[in-house]
Amino acid sequence: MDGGNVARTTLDDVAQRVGMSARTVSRVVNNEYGVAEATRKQVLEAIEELGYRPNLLARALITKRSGTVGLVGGDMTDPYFPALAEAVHHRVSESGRTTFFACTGNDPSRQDLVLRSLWSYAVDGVIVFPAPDSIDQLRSYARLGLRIVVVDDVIDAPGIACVRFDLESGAHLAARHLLGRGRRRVGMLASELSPPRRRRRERGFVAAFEEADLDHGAIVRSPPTVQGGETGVDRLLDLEPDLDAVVAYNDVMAIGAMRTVEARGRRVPDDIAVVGFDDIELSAYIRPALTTVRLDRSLLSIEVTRALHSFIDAPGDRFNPVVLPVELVVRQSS
Amino acid sequence: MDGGNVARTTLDDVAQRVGMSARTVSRVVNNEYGVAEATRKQVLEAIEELGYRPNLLARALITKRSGTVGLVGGDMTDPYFPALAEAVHHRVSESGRTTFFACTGNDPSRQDLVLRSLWSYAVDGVIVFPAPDSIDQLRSYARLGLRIVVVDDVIDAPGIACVRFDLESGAHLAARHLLGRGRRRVGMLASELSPPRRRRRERGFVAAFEEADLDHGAIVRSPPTVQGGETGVDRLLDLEPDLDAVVAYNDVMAIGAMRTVEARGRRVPDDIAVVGFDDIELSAYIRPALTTVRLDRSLLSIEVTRALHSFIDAPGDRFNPVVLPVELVVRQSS
DNA sequence: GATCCTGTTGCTAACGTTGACAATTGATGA
DNA sequence: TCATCAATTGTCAACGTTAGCAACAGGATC
Repeated sequence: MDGGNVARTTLDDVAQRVGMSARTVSRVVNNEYGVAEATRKQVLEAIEELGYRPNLLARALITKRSGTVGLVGGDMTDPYFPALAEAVHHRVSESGRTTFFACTGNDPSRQDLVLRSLWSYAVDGVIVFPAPDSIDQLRSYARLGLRIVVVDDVIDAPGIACVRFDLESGAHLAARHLLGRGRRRVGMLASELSPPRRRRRERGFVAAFEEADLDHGAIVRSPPTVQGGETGVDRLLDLEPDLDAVVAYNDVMAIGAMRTVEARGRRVPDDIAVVGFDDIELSAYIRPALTTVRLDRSLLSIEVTRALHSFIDAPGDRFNPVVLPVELVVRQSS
Repeated sequence: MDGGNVARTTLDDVAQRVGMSARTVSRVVNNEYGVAEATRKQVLEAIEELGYRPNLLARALITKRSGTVGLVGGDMTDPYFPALAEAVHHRVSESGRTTFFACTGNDPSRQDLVLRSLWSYAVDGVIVFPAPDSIDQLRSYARLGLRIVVVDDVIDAPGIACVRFDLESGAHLAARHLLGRGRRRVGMLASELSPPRRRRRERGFVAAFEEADLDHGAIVRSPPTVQGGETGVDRLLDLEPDLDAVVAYNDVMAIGAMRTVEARGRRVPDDIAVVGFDDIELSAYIRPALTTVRLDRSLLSIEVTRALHSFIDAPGDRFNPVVLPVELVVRQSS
C-alpha cells in the first residue's frame, strides 16, 4: 500500500492510452456529438481502466458552471431547515446537480463568507434565507453574477428571485381562529431577528384584531429558538398576567412557550392556547399536539428550485415574486 | 442597472490599475513576504476600488487546496446531525476554512456522488458518517488523496482517521441501569442500517445481560427515525407482550417508541421504560423527558476536527483511532 | 480530376491563479 | 569603480479542462 496522494489521472493520460488527443477524450466525457462509435467505446474503456474522473475545478474555471447549488440557511438546528434541505436536495438532484448546505447563524458577515465561497466556486445558483440587514450584500453578489433565490424577503434586483409564504394571511388565520374560540388576551412571540420590513406575521396579527375592532395583546421579540420561546413567554406573562393565547413566530418557539406556560402552572390549551408557524414534524408528536400555520416545505422546495432553474436555463435575470399559500392546522394546543 | 453578469475583475485588472504585474498583486492578496509597504498599500486600495475577489477555483486548481471542508451525514432530519454540524462548522471556521454540508440518505451511491463532488473540488478533507457498505468506496477515495475522517466506524487505511463513541459501554450502561430498576423484559430497537460489524450497541446490550446471567429481550431492527421507532416498538410488543423496557438506537426512535407505547395504552415509564442514544436537545423537553446515553457533540466535534487538522497540516496519513466516552443521562422515561 | 461535402479528429489558446526563478534596483563594501 | 548583496518586482510555465477553428479522410458530385 503506498502513501496515498496518487497523482490524478487526467484527460491527457487517457488520451495517451488510446493514442488520441485530449480533445477527443473530452468530447466523450461530455457526451458531445461527433465522435465515432468505435472511438467512444475505446475511450470509455480506457477511462474505466484508469479510473479517470474529470477535474471539476478545471472544468468550472473555464465553463463558469459547476453543477452545484448552495442552500444557505440561518440556523441548522431549527428543524425546518433540514427538512427543507432534504426536499430541495431531492429536486435539485433531478437536474443532475449536487446541493451543498451552509449556514450563517443569521450573521451577515458569516453570510458574506459563505456567499463568497459559493460564488467563487461558481455555483450555478444559491437559495438563501437571508440574514438580517443583508439586502445590499445580496444585491452586490447578484451584480457579480451570482444567481440568488431569496426566501421570505422581497428584493427587487436583477438576478434575484423571491419566494415567500403568505405570512400575513397565516397570522391573520391564527388570530381569527383564536378569537373564534373566545380568546381575547392574545399575545405574540415575534422574532428579534426580523427587521421591520419583514415583520409580516405581526402585520397580519395586528390586522386581524383591527378588523374585529379589538385590542391585540403584547408583542415581544426574542430569538426564534426554544429558549427564545421560553424567555419570550415569560416576559409576555409578566406584561399580561391574564394572557389566554399566544401566537409564536415558529414551532420551536411555540414549543418553548408551552413548556414555560406549564412550568408556571398554567395549562395548554385550557388556560393558554398556543399557535405556531412551520408545522415541523415534531409538532404533531408533542403533547399537546401543536396547532400551527403550515408552511409547506414541499411547495417551497418546488417553487424555489423552479425559480433557480429558470435562472440557470433561461437567459433573463428577472423572475416574478412568488407568494405561497399557507394553511392553519388545528391540533390540541388551541 | 445593467444585465448582471459583469465580468469578474481579475488579478490582471488590478495589476493594470496600479501598473504592476499580476504576480505582485497576487503576493499582496496572499500576504506573502517581500512586497514594499507602499506597493502593498497601493494594491490594496485598487483591490478595494475594483472590488476584486480572488477566483478560488483557479487558486485551488493550482494549489490543490481549497480551504473548505465537507461534512457528510446520512440524514439531515435527524436532529443529531444539524447540531453536530453547527459545532463542527464553528471549530473548522477557527482555522479559516469554510464547511459545506451534504447528505447521503444512507445510500452508498448518493454518497459516491457527494464524495466525488467534494473530492473534485479539492476540499481539504471530509468528515463522513458512512453509508452502509461503503468501506471500499471510502478506501478508494482515500487512495485518490481525499483525507477522510470516519465517524462511528473503523476503517484501517492510510488517509482515513476514525473517531467513534464507546457505544458498547453506552448500551451496557443503559441495560444495567434498567436491570438495576428491576426491569427484566428489556427489548432493543436497533437500526436496520447497521451492518453486523457496526452493531456495537447490540453487543454491549447483550453483554450486560450475559454478565447478569439473564436473558435479554428481543432485538428488532427498523429505520432510525421516529416512524421506525413506532413500527419497531409495535413489533417488539407483539413479540414480547410483557415487555417492560426498551433501549432504542437513538433518541428519535425512542421518541417514536414512547408515542406508540402510549398509543397502545401503556404508560412510560410506569409500564415500559425507554432509553435512547444521542441526547438531542429535544430529549430534555419532551414529556416524559427521555433517559438517554449522551454522545457529546462538542466532544465529537473537537476530536473530529483535530483529526482533520492533523491530516491537513501534518505530512503523515495515519491517525490513531479515537474512542470517546459516553454518559448515561437519567431522566423521567426510565 | 477537381470540388464540395460530412464526419471525425487535432491544434492552440484561453480560464485566473501560483511556483520557480530571473531581472532590476539601490545601497554597501573593498 | 566594480563586485556583492538584499529587497523588490517581473517573466514564464504550469494546473486540467473546454472553445474555436483548422485539418484530414473518404465519399459523392460535377
